[in-house]
Amino acid sequence: MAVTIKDVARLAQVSVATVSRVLNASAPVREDTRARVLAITRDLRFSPNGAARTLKRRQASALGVVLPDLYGEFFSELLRGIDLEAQNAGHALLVSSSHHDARGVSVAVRAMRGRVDGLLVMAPEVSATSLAGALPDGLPTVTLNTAPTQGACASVTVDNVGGARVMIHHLVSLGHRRIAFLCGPSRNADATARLRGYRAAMRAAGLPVDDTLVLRGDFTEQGGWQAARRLLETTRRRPTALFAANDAMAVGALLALHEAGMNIPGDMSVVGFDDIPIARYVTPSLTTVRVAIDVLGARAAALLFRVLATPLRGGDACREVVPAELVVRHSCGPPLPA
Amino acid sequence: MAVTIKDVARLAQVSVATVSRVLNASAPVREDTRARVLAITRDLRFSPNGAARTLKRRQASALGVVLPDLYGEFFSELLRGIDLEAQNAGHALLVSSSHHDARGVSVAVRAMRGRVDGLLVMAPEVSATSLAGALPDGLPTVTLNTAPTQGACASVTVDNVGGARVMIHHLVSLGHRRIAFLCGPSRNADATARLRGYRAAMRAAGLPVDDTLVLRGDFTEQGGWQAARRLLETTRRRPTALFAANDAMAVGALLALHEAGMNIPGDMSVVGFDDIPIARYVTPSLTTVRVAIDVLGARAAALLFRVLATPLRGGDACREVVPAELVVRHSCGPPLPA
DNA sequence: TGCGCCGATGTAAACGTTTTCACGCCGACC
DNA sequence: GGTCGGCGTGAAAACGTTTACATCGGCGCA
Repeated sequence: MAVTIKDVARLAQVSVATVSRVLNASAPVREDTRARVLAITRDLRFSPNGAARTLKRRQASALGVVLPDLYGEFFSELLRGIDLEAQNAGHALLVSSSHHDARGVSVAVRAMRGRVDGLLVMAPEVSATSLAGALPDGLPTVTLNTAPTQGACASVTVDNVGGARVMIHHLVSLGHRRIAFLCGPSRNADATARLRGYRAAMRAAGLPVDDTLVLRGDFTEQGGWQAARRLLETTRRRPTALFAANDAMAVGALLALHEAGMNIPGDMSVVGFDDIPIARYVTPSLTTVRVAIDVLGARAAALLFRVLATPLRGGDACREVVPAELVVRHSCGPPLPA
Repeated sequence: MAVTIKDVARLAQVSVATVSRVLNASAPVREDTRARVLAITRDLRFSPNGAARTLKRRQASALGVVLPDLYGEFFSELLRGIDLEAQNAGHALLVSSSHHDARGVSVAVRAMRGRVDGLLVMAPEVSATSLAGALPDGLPTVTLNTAPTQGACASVTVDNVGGARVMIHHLVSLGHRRIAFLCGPSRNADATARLRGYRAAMRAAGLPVDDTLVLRGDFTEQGGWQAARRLLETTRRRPTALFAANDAMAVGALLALHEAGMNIPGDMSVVGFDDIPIARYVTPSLTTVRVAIDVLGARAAALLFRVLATPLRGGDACREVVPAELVVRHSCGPPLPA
């Protein structure tokens, strides 16, 4: 059916070995035979079968990417960063999404065995131990934004704690004392790290961490909206600032507060985390913590290539952190004088 | 190194054939041997080598996705739609991006040969003929949003012409007569189709198509900003409405007009095309034409699977169109009385 | 009792490459 | 003038599966 290296060899009147040598430049070939082979290759529009090549070479020139989801700007940015690095190294990307639990990750990963050289796994909602169980033995893996895994496993994470800290600093420097925090899903590693950062920074600033100011959320705009409503209804002494664990929730909160007739930032400051593109366009534009998601992806891929080149010895879990920086826009200002 | 089916066979004291039969349920196996094989498989954490499997089975259980880029929400939505269908069918996705010209597409496609069962190609900036030259012979392919290809090649496109028409209808029904159009890149198939739709709808409404009202653009926010500036500077009789060929440009134009002190939609209506998420958040929120991008991806994948199941006979180029619908928000209103 | 069939298994040949090994040829070197 | 080494080439053995074919025991049926 499809044209193989044998067809080329037959027509060029050489052996398959010679064709292979020509195509891979893996050994010297006489110029005229080389030309003949190339001509036939073009005529037949031959291109080598990837599976066979992978099988023999024991190298797939592809990276596996396992994601929990593909929804929203976050993943497209992440993929773009990964793709950039991969393409540089001449590797393709085998992506698989919608794997929220360890089982799902496990299935995806098994399906990739033998077709990729390494794995990039993002599973913020899977615990480190069950993730370790789902990952294959032989395949170099870099995890993204997951809780620290024991064992020799490289990983890249966002500096969530640092990002939360710098945001709290900013709010405190503006004069805020009562700062509410809107959490993400409790099993999400990013969400918990941001909450940790909030708590630590508040304490460092000498401010009490009032648990009634820590609101439940789920990383969705809808959830942010609801949380803001609850905040307005139930709290007696209102906070002067609301720090949402991600931008989507901050946007939802902005909407809810706006609907309730509040003036942002006059009546309350609202800030987020991530710096998704929408953050620039809402009114008022959202002060937030910028995470260069494409850089996160690129760094992870680069790290994976490094591990691929020189496998890391047992024990030394290689860990990289990408920085998060404050982006000041118009959704926060000094609190009203009491 | 890695554990193979032979290791499993040896430890389970059966032949590799039996192991294969157990794992694929391809032939009856006695219950006790079956259990033994499964136990060893689990113990060794064996999973079959994808490359070898693909090679022998002549089916990769993967789809190739070739994209011009990965930038922005558009591609993440598209991928999500594709992934949904693919996952349903138990297929993985091999993606490759940043292929703007025919050569790039050709390289990407050759690299996929033998590792995918079919191809989803999006290359709006590549002409139909050179695309046809870049595509392989044997591999079933569905093109997305590309100019009609001759030859038996399935494709899915957005109803750009219809979308432009309904938008013009809407503007005309509000009372607009002088409607400017902000073009996309001239080699982009979507962009030219939208321009065609604009022209046709204007004519159908009995309005003159004034070429000074057709502005050059490039699908970027920056480009939309510049075009709006030019519009303000050079045109004598201003249009009462500006129809941008995509939302990114509409947002840029909105910004420029706002900076120039204009009131939208009071002084001029601005509308876009695509309905990217940001469209809801700009002020005023953007009236636009909604394209269900995830549906586009899903339909393309579904079509590819259909072709895979029953290859289409020569000649009958299978073509699908996904609808585009008007979304009315706040960026357009009736024109000021002259 | 013998024939044929079916169920359970093993053997070995594919699948399309890459790569090792061997071979013949030529020029160079002692 | 013979050995040596390198260059160009072909034959064949992998790579890890799946699967066609063969084998063998047991069962139903004439």
